[in-house]
Amino acid sequence: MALEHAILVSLAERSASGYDLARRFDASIGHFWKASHQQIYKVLARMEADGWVSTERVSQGARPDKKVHAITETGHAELLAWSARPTPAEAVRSEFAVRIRALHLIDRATVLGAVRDRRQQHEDALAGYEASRRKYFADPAELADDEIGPYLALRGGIRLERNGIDWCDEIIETLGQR
Amino acid sequence: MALEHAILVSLAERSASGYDLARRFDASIGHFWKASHQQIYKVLARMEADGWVSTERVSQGARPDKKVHAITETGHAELLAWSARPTPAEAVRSEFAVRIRALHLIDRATVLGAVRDRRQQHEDALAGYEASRRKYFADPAELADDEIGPYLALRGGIRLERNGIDWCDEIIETLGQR
DNA sequence: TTCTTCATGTAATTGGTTACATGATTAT
DNA sequence: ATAATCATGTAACCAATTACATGAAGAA
Repeated sequence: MALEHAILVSLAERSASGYDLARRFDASIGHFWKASHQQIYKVLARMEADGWVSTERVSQGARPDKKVHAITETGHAELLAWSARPTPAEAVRSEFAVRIRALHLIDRATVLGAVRDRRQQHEDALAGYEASRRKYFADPAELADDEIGPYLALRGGIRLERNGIDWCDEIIETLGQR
Repeated sequence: MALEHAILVSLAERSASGYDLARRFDASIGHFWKASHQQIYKVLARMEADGWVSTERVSQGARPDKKVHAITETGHAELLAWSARPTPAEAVRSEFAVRIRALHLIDRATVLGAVRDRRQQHEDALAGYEASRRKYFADPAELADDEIGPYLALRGGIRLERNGIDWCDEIIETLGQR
């Protein structure tokens, strides 16, 4: 009950094929919501059946046809209804945190390796976010109305990665002292 | 392929019934991994079949019998094997972030309400973590070997909630300026 | 008398992953 | 030659949620 809405948000910004959406979910939107192409196609079919999106088949000569999906009136209404519902608590599932909690049960060096790996992943993700920020939001004081959301979401991503790096550093430092 | 391991970690600390585990997953471990009792009973049955845990039925007079589960040698071996496998990237699914990204599509006041709610949730969770820290880790310089993991995990929780609060504040402030 | 705690589950459904499938075009 | 990109899906399976079920003890 939420991939639907992430897709609606993405289609409200710009109509797209399932393939396009899958790429978006690998990039921008995907920072907050991951989805595979198989899943997207399945959900898209249901959304079409529910009348949330309309579908237009576009032939492109050589390349395979694509189905371009656009959000409908009904889809917009659903977006509003969704936004008015209370945000459910998020399912927390951090295998990394479970490993940290299990520190004394497993090999110290192995854990340290995992922490360093994860620190690097955060570092990479952060670099990507920072690049987006420089590219799309050079001057945060001058944001158009429809840019505030994406900007604040990006800020959330940046904060999350920095926070992850800091935690990794604390773990490495604490373990280094013993 | 991971609730199993969270359960193993919990049972390695202390043997427990499914009911006990469900309560732990509502408290300590549950900060990093949520699980319902139905799910726990199901997984526990599979773990018993795989020989990861042993089960002893304990009658308690008036109260219903309970099945106390303990980690086995095989279970410990599996924990070690699991810890040596690379940590898979975590599935990110933040409905809150999707809502923030969709800011311009939905009602401003509604979003602000959701942000304030969420800030309060973070505040409450933080208060709980801080209480645990004071209660169990009064002096972080004097940690026993088997306390470092739980302590560092708790620190991760504290950082996460603080970070969430800061992000909410940034959102509220940015929206207040327009 | 109603609610909460203790204690265990089954059944149905939804959501998501993994594996498999096809086929042309363009870049290395 | 080989791999990647474009474009769409089906099928099987696993994980997780929701709803339903039972029953006694003790607290409000």
